[in-house]
Order: sequence, then structure tokens, then C-alpha cells
Amino acid sequence: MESRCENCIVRQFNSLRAMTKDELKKVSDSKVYKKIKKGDPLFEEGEKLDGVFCVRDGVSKLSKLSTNGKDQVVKLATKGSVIGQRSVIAEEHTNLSAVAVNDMEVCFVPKENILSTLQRNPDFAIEVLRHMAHDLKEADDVIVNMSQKTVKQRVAEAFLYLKQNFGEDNKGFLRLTLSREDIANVVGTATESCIRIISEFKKKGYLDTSGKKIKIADERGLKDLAQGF
Amino acid sequence: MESRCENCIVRQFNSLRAMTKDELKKVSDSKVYKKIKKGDPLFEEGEKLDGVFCVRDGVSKLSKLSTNGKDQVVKLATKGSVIGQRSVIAEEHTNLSAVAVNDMEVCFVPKENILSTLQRNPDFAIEVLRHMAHDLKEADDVIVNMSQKTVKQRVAEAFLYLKQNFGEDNKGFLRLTLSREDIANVVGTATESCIRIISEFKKKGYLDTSGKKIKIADERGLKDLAQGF
DNA sequence: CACAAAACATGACAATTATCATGTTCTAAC
DNA sequence: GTTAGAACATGATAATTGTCATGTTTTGTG
Repeated sequence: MESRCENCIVRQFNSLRAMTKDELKKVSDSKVYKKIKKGDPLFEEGEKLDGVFCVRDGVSKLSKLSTNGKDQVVKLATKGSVIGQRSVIAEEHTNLSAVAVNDMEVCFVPKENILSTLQRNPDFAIEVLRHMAHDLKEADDVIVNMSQKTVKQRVAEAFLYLKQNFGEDNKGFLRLTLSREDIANVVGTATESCIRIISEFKKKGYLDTSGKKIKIADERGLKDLAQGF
Repeated sequence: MESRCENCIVRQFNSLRAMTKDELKKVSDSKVYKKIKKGDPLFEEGEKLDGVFCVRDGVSKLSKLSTNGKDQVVKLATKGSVIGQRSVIAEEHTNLSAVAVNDMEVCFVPKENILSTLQRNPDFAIEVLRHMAHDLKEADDVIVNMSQKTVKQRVAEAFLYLKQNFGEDNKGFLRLTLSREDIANVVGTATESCIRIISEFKKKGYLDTSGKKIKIADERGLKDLAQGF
């Protein structure tokens, strides 16, 4: 199910939309389409990347191993995201690992494409800058949440985030299903604490579950809780 | 003590070094030199910035107010740093407040200078990108530290950071003196907890104090502690 | 120099969260 | 369908951290 970047819809969501037709053609010619199975890595922390990944489908968790041996999920990248930009631009090894949370389809774009377009097309450079600026703002917000909110508040926020960014299916269940462990690693807490809080949220009517699927039952309540009421 | 950007040394440390002579001349003609007193703000969270600040001397804390009313310091900007880039580039209101930690000298550079140079000079755009990429990596590291390390470990890291980034005077005291409250806001903890930990570090011989001045007495010990040994 | 305000310090206690132990349920492979 | 292993769940307990109260020291200002 491969196709030309020029016609790719996900491009609309990322900085590649600022490329000219010519530039896109080159990207299209050199890109490599890949399928990645749930649980498999796109790359590991510390690797040298020769390009970026444009996510066509599926979700990847970007995480970093802490010195205490726990994995902290820093970001979830979904359809339209470009992964690996930071390390390609800084010409550094990656500071994060990327693992597929569910089956993914991605296009690998060699870094030469990116770097030469940055040199020649200021609109593209500015578009990339805007995206990076946005990521930086989000990272700042995460820092504040991590340090100033309780675990309970952060779990509540995590579910609101999942609804906002990945939506719900027709039954109202969150489209993206994460394991309790993954949620704990997003929130930065022990898996048991996370499970406990989810149980509590069920009892209090904030959440509903059916197997692994989770549904937000009281969004207002969760929001209030996340704000500290 | 004003002067021409072309001759300014601090420019070497930031993205302005990628500007051409002509571009620098324009910046120099339109920049405004300002002195900011300890404790005074450069700008407040939510403001619209009409330009960036190039720090010539002194230190500014960049912080964000949490919903619980506490201020979280996200970054400390020192000589050579450019403050406000993110929000000028994203054309958004600032997500952080900037307050002078000690007396500062800064040059305010109107955003038109920055934005037009970004459009015309790819080297400058790439240089800015590199800096932003670096900031983003640091932010990721902070996220991991905040969520996976104990308060004690984070306090230890904070002092190592202060030594690394601001150095020591000839007596071995940290050059940058922060109040206990500021340190607590960097580390993301209660002021009392921070004070308690500093006292403990003194007792254990990791730190030495003389009035408000703090000296790192056992760097190896602090490092081990920060790593979790 | 005096004195008020801010910063620093410490104790007592409560709340939050992690850890360890153990049991149950789900799931994928045979 | 069995069955082993993973994921989920919960209790008990300990460790960490925050909060409130109170006292001391430092600092800046008239």
C-alpha cells in the first residue's frame, strides 16, 4: 500500500507540507516504506539516525531509560508525526527510544533530503522550527505537570490526553489502548499505583472498563480532578 | 556600556553568530539595551513578545505557574542565551515568565529582525533549529529526572548543574546564588523539603555553606547520590 | 543602629506513593 | 481446550514528601 508523498494525506499534519513539488518528488523517490509490528522498536536510545520516520498509521511511544531502570514515556507519536527530527537536525545520537504501541506504517526519509531542503527552502526550515517550538512548549508543560501535580492528577490528565489526541470509537472507548504499565510510564509512577488509581476512578464513576478497553465516563469530573478540585 | 552587536562577544554563544554582517548591522541598529534589576521580570507568562532578549550579563529564571499556585522553574538562562525565541518563532504568547535572578544586562532585538533573517539566511535558520533541538533534548532529560528521581537526587543534580553551568568563585563557592525557594522551584519540591535536604547534605559533607553562599564539598558523593547509589 | 520583613531552619504529623507479596484474570501458543 | 506467561488487581507496610507551626537568622531600609 505504498504511494507517492505528493499525494500523501498525513503530510498535511507535519512540516513536509512546506516542501515544494520538486523536493517532495525527491523524498518520494528515496523514502522507504516500512511496517512495524506492535512492540517492535523503530530505533533505540543512543542510535545514530540516518533519517526521520513519517508516521502513516499506528502509534509509537518515545521513551527514555532512567538510571533507576524505569522507562519514562516522553511523548506519543501518531499519524502525521515525524519522528527523529531532533536528532537528525542536531546531528546527535537519539536521546529517546521509539517503540510501536500498535502495528505501524511509516516512511523512512533519508536525512540528506531533510538537510538539503532545510538549506534551500526557508519556508520548510521555518515550518520545522514551528513544530519544534510547539514540541518544546509541550515539553515545558509536561515538566510542570510532573513536578507539581500528584500522581492521581497526572493519571486523570493522561486519560484526557488520550481522548483528545486519539479519540474514541463508536462505543465511547478510547481508541488507543495502552497497557497499565505503559500508562504508568507515561505518568511516571509505579505500575501498581497506576492500577490502583484506575480502580479508584472506576469506583468513583470517572472511568468505565471492558477488558482492556477504557472509556471516560465523567470527563468533567476528571478535568476538575486534574486541576486539583 | 552599549556597543555594536558585530563586536559583541556573547553572540558567539548563540544563534546570532550565523548572521551575516549586514544582518547584524540591522540588529545592532534596532536593538535596545536594557538593565534589569534583580527580581524584576523581563516578561510574564501569557504576554505577547515583540522580540527576543539576548542576555549579556546576569541570569534569568524561566518559570511557569502551576494550577496549584507554585512556580516551576523550567530553565535558567545565562550570558549568551537568547530568551523568547520559542514564542517569537511560533508566533504565540509566551508560555513562561522570565525573572532576573540577579542584575541583568540584556539587548532586546525586535522580532522583525529575527523573522526576516530566518526567511533569508538558511544558515541562521539551521543554527536556531540546532539550538531549539538542544533545548528540546534538555527538556526531555528534565522530564525523566522529574518523574523518576527522588527529591534528594534532584537536589543533588541541581547543585551539580549550578557548578557546571555557572562555575565557582576563587573560594570554591557556587557563582550563582539562588534562594532556597528558587532551588525548590527548580527541583519541584516544597521549600521546607529543600532546606531540610540541604541541611542533611551539609551534615553528610556533600555541601558547605557560608551565609547564603554554597560550596560543593564532595562532588563525587553528590554525583553518586544523583545516580542512585 | 533599630526594626520589620524576608529568608532560613527544624519539629511534628499527615498524606502520598513505592515496594513487596500474593492472588486472579486474560491471552496467545500449542 | 490446556496451559504457561503476561497483565491486572489488591492488601500490607515502609519510605518519601508535603504541610503546618514555630522559632531563629539574615537583610534591607529609614
